[in-house]
Amino acid sequence: MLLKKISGSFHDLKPLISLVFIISSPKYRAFATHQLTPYSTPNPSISNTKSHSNLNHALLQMSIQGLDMKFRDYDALLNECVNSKSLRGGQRVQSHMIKTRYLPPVYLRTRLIVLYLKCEILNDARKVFDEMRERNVVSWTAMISGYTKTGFYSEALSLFVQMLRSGTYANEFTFATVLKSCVGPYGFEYGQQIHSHIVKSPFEFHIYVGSSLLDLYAKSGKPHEARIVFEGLPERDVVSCTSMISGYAQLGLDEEALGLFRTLQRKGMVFNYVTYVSILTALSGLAAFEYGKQVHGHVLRSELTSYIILQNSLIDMYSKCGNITYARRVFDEMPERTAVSWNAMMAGYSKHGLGKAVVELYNKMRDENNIKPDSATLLTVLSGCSHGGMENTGLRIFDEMVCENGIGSIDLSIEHYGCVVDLLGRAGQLERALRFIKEMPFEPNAAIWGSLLGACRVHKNAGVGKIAGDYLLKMEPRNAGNYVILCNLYASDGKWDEVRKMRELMKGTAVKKEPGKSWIELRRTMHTFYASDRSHPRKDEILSKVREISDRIKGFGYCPDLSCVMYDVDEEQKERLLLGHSEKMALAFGMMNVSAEKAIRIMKNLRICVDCHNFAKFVSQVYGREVFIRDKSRFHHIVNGVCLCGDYW
DNA sequence: TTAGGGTTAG
Repeated sequence: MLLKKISGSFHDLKPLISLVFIISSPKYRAFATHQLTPYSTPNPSISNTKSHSNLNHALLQMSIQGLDMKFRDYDALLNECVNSKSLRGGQRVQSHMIKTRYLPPVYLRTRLIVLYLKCEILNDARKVFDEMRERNVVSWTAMISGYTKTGFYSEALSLFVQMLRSGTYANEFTFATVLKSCVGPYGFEYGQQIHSHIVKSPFEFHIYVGSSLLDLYAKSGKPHEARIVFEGLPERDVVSCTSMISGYAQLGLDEEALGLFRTLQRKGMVFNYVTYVSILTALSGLAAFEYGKQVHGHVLRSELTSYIILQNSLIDMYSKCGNITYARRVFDEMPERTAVSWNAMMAGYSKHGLGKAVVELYNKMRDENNIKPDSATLLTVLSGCSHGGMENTGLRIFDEMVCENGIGSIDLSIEHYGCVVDLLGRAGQLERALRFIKEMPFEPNAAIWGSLLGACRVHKNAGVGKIAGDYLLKMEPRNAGNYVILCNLYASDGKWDEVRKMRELMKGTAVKKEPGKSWIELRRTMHTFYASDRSHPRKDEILSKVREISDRIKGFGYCPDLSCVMYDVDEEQKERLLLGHSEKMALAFGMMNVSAEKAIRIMKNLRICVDCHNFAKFVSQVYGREVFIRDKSRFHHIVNGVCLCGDYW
């Protein structure tokens, strides 16, 4: 929806660059504060609206006064309407103006725009704006802000261009606002042009403008540029700092986010709830449970606990750190919840493969009348059923959704259909999944074909797998993961010609796999391992431990799955490469350092490979260890040789 | 009178 709005009419915009001359002129200056002069003597009974706690009473006074309304009277009434978000009040004031043929000055018309925007009536605000014979920077900025806040970015930018053309200079409010409309793939170019305008304006180092700018760069995937803007600010407050932290966190640069947070913490910065939400996102990414608990402690001491969003982030953090019990405790203790709270809790259960708990919570949510499930709820429930091995329940819930008696009010997106493909795939109904894809009201995307291909790999169905793979390779010719899965699938089916073909294709497209990385937190220190890592100070010890474990579990039936190695090397070399997988090193390191009665918790940036999964299952059985592995897709909770994922991920 | 940072899902 938002993308539609963004991409909608950006292309219709004339390049801003042609307007550089307008605002780069030396005439650019700060504007004098608008001085308000009363147009005539006000009516005390209305002008003192503040003293009337009841707006209706003042509006009644207005009717009684008849034609005798003055600027100050209207001003006072509109002020009260804005404060109390009274749309009806604003409409009555406006009709009174029309009835009495009063021609409101720019200031009052702008107040009306602000009121309508506050009441989220964009069209009425625009109508007032369009009828203005003259406008000032405030009216322009208010209207631009209205479009920005509602996600109509192209309209906001279009108005900005019109404003410059009309000869009105942008001020710090305008720049801070309009930059928000440049977030998104199509807007960045405009953002850069606006940045060049800002550089020539007196507002380059304004803290609001700077925060907007750095946020734009961060959200456009340019953390380096964002940091330059951040460092260039003459002063930094909690918002600009939070913007930088959240920019890092949203780009997955969790360590950088944590580093900046800790630096600011040492400097004594007082954070607010948004900062904590942002740092919790980074800690969720890192699965840094100990840090997370520490931050939770700060939150409790800082009296910020009443923020629902912050509580939601805590639920998310604990569940992504593998501690679903703590997550549930936060959830249970919340005095008030939003749909996001429920969704976050269900998502936690889902990632842990606890499908039953997801459905239980979903039913409870539906029973509570005050919160309505939204489209994210349904995605979570469907994916929860899929992860939890509850295919039939998931399919039943989907049917409920699409039939008339269902929830009905929720728009189904392609992601919902993707979840159904997952469910059918997991249930091994691959032909049915293929038919479902062909019949669904969306054009299948790479995620859908990827999901089907993954299911074909698990159920070893090379026929449907080839169909999905062909589509997928056309859509994502440079995604190495797809070639890897197809290779595995063909290899498991003995189709060596196809395997060779895939390898050739991989070479031809020069695809590169993202390097595998696993990490483990020990006493608040992160130990990170890369595939075939030789950088860790205890590398020799760790690698020999991996070998020792491998030898021991082989005696219990472990057999290295050489099909997981994509390199064209001999079998011995393949086994050596498998032993070098980062999660095996992290697991060995965990066994060396985590006491026997405690579970070993490992994180991996990619999906765990079949061989490492199998390796961990044998470790749990032979050594009697409980192992949690969080991979890109979910948690693997492995006890006594069995993983809760049911070997499907 | 107009302004900057935030949570869940795939």
